Amino acid sequence: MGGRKNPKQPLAPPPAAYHHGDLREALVQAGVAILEESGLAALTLRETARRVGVSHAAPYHHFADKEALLAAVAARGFRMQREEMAVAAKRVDQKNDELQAYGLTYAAFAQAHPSLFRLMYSLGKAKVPSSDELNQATASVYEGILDGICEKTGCDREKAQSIALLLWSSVHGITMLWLDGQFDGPESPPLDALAFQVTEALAPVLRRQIPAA
Amino acid sequence: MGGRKNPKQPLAPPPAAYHHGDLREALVQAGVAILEESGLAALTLRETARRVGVSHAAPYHHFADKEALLAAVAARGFRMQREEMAVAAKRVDQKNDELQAYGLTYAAFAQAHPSLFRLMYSLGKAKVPSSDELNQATASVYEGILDGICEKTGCDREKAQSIALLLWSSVHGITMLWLDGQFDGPESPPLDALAFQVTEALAPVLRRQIPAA
DNA sequence: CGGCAATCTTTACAATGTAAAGTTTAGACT
DNA sequence: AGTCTAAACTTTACATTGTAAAGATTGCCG
Repeated sequence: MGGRKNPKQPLAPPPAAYHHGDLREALVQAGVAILEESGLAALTLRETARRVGVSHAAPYHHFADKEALLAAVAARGFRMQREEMAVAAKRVDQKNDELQAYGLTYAAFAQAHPSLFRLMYSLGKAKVPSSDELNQATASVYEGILDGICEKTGCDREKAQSIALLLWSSVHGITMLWLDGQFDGPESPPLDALAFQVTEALAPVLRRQIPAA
Repeated sequence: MGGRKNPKQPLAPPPAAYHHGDLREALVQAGVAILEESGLAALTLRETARRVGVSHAAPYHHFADKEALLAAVAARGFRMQREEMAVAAKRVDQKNDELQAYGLTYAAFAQAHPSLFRLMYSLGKAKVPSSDELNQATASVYEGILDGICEKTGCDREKAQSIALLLWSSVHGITMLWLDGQFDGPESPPLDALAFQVTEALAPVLRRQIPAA
């Protein structure tokens, strides 16, 4: 035990050699995982590095700073939401309004990934000007809704924009307020119910703007 | 110069003696000021202490931890918003719908105090269970809206609740999305315009629920 | 096979939140 | 008055974080 350790042969299993397969991707995934498990406060640069088994300075070779990592995680979140919404759009429950289905899916995603959702929308689109990834991902959700509305209702872009704005803000608002515990109390209604109520009340307005539905 | 210093007479002007008049209040005010000037990231325990001229550990005699201070600042924000909304409710522009006026005032407050607003609603109502101050302040804004609706439209509490929910979520949503830079781009519409558009589109629904207006 | 650039590690530093122990003050009780 | 006590505040200390700088290791290209 007295000899000095052999530098050529590390004792413990060196997690994955020097060059990680794709550290950037691993960090983003770890970031999402931490977020889901322990919330935003636990999502620290050093903790993510720890998770993937690299030194705490390693991330700096893939992200300019912490915010850049957060932006990448947020972008991943947007992609996830976009996919879920696209899936939901295809199997619209005929009993429900298509627009309502969008809203409910939106809320459901937020409920399933609260911390991720909050990060996504609290990061600020223009906060990270260099990160085109985020900017593009951000727009994609809204664009998806817009495209869906255009396609399903067949109205022009301008009308669709107006509809989408109202729908989006209502659902986003109710979701945020719910996430922030604004409805906690003796009643504590589930988010589903609230989102349903809001989109239901909204239905006449939305339909009134659609020329032939 | 060789003598030891006289303990009874501190050399520099001891900023304000030992016992601050009302340190707690001073800290909250400083917190709001920092928030408005430099944003949430700059709102640190030590910085607030520095601002009021006390040691960095002094706040712990008035707040359990940083979150407690933030909660107090948020509560102050809620009180501010509540007052602004109450004032706005009294001088409703007759050309506008009363409900719309509420929405626009809500958005205007957020635009005037972006960081404070975000803190208020991102802190979570139940996050600080001990802080009754926050819980009470939180409810007060919504209750104010509700009372206003009841009074102005004369409909029962349940209907009013439904109206308030739709109005609140829409305006809160559009405000949050705007604050988070979701509309930044070549167009970049001002929040006023967006809030107006949303509340305008909402008007028919809201009126439809009012029995005799 | 030599060297270079990218990747990763080590070391270091300032700032933060928080705990523990000391110091000063205001006011209550003889 | 004078003394005691608890609250308000300070000092010191420590772990954790983000970040910078410099060194080590690797794959690859000639």
